[in-house]
Amino acid sequence: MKQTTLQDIANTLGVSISTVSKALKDYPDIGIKTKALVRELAVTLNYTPNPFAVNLRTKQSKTIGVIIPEFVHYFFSSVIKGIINEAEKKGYLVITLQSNESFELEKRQIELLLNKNVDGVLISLANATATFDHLKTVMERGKPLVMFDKIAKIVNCSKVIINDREAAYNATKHLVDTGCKRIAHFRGPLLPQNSIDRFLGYKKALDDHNIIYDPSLVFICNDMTFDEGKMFAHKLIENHKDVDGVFINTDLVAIGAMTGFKELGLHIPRDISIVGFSNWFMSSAITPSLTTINQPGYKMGKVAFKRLYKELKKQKNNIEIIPKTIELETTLIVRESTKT
Amino acid sequence: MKQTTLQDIANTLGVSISTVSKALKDYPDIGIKTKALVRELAVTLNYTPNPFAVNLRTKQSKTIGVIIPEFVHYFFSSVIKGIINEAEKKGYLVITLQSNESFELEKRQIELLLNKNVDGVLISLANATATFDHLKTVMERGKPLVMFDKIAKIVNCSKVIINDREAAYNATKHLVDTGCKRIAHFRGPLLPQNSIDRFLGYKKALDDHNIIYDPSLVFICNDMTFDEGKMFAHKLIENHKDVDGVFINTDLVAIGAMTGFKELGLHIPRDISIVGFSNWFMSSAITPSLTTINQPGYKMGKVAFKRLYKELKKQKNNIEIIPKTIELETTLIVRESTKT
DNA sequence: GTTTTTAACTAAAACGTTTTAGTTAATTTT
DNA sequence: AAAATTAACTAAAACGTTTTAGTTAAAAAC
Repeated sequence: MKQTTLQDIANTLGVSISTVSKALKDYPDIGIKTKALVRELAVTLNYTPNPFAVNLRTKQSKTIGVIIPEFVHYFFSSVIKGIINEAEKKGYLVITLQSNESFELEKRQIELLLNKNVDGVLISLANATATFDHLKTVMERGKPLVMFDKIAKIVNCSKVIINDREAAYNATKHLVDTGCKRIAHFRGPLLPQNSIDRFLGYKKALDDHNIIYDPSLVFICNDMTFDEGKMFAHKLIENHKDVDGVFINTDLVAIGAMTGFKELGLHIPRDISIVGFSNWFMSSAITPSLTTINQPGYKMGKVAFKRLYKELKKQKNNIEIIPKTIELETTLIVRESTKT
Repeated sequence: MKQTTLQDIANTLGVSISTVSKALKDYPDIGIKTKALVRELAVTLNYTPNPFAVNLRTKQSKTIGVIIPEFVHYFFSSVIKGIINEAEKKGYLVITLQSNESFELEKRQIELLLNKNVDGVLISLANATATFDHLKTVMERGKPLVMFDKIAKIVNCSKVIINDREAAYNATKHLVDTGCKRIAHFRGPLLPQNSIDRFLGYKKALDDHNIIYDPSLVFICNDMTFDEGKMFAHKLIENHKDVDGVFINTDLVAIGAMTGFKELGLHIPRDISIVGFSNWFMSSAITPSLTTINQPGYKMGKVAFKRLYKELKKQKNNIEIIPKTIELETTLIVRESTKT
């Protein structure tokens, strides 16, 4: 029941604690026979270092904190999976916390992580977050901070993102390229930069292809739900029978919209083409399958941790950390909801 | 940058470390003016106890570990959310790990958590897990262990489950009650007890209602995907045109199956009724909406943590822990995929 | 006015590790 | 054979907290 300590090994072997510690860490000033003896006994006694003592002494816990807006979410859980997998490879464990899209909660979670003395923090911001002192506190405390997906450009830390604007541009361009003339857009709420960027990408694509931007073709989804997609599909067609393409902020809403369009007797993609965003796993399953932008969640998690790890190393070796923004590739996945 | 310590406060105030420590913890043997002074300074200096030192001294970290088979999964991420939310209320943080349905990985994750010295462990077993020494190790190390959803009856620890058999019975009974005579079943793989239990519940319901069990109406899903559901829908109808109801192990597969049946020109529920399992959020969104069993993931997470917390308390007070199995209510949610 | 009690504080050990600065004894150098 | 070097080990501090067992001085009791 009681865990073996260095003391225990030292006592049975009649050597000092330092000798045991050094033997286990392969210091050069310990004799080979002693090393062998110590290691053997360590194995027999099933010795594992007491992490609390190690933490105290080394001032690091090999633990990082992650804050995301929402756990039950395909994209974010993919990111988390990527983070955890990558962290494990490097001997780090991950404490996950959820901001629930609330600024107050996000601040609180940062507090918790800081009080826990995690070695570093990964965060994707809540929609409600507009000031960033809590993030600066993290850095002031000497903890590397990496933001991913929902970031704040103003904070001077490393970031892992996709180019939402460019991706949205390509999504919209695909609609144009496949013959759409009247292209609507279901956008996300006003706050996270991402939904603004996607909207801007949509607008730019119209512009570049001499299609006049018509604000009445843009709908704002606040809940980003299936039902919202369905509802806006109906609303759109009600007033604009001539619409022949829609670029939709996220796949779930897009699938809702497809259901809505089908209810109205429209054929996809003959009557109306749809492009989603995120490549949710259902997008390939439904009929017709959904053309969409692949948002690499798992990879983003991996890359974000890798970056944090690099900064952790640099910090340890007293090398200055220069924040870096890493942009991940997105790809347009053409399926059946758009014409060929 | 450097964190304030008790020492710092003691020095500026000209008192001892013990006095400061006790003042902050409101010990009765410290004068009120001293307490006030200490607290004030603690606030000004922004003192927070060094968790590493506290851990070492108190031998607990206020951290628990959670292992689940798969992160990117509606049910499991709901459970995790419940756990984390509840844990936070009680001042605990959560380290999450994924077994990826592999026994080897599960063992490894247990190792990691044990080496990290978490205060307790919550686990939902991998399908591949058939021996349980690694779980016994957890308890032998004096760490409370609570299993949820995918459990092993043989392990003598607390458990939080649903009654899969009863729920499946009710699901199947609903089909019988609404007039189905030939009822098929798409079951899960052979390994987790849950899929066996659901199958047994299905069988029992047939039995109790004088419907002869026909093994050729039961299909085994190994991947539990949308596509598998669609495929088995086709296979089923190919050989059994008289089937008028299907109880399906999980909603995702059920939705796949519904797509399959629709492709074959069958009307749901007129020609064939469907009942799913888990109440995935898409189940209410699709058309027709899916009748299903509500599997309360979020609540399961909350209850599982609450139980662990209770055991943590008991252990602290040297009260014997008597393992308890908590069964959560499931409800049949009747929607449009079954007749009224 | 001495003893007893109480209030308010402190010393120091303990938690288990890591690492610096030694200390021995044996070996090599001159 | 004395001096210098090396190999192998150890003592002890340090990390920052908690808590037990005191200590001191003032207040209460007789």
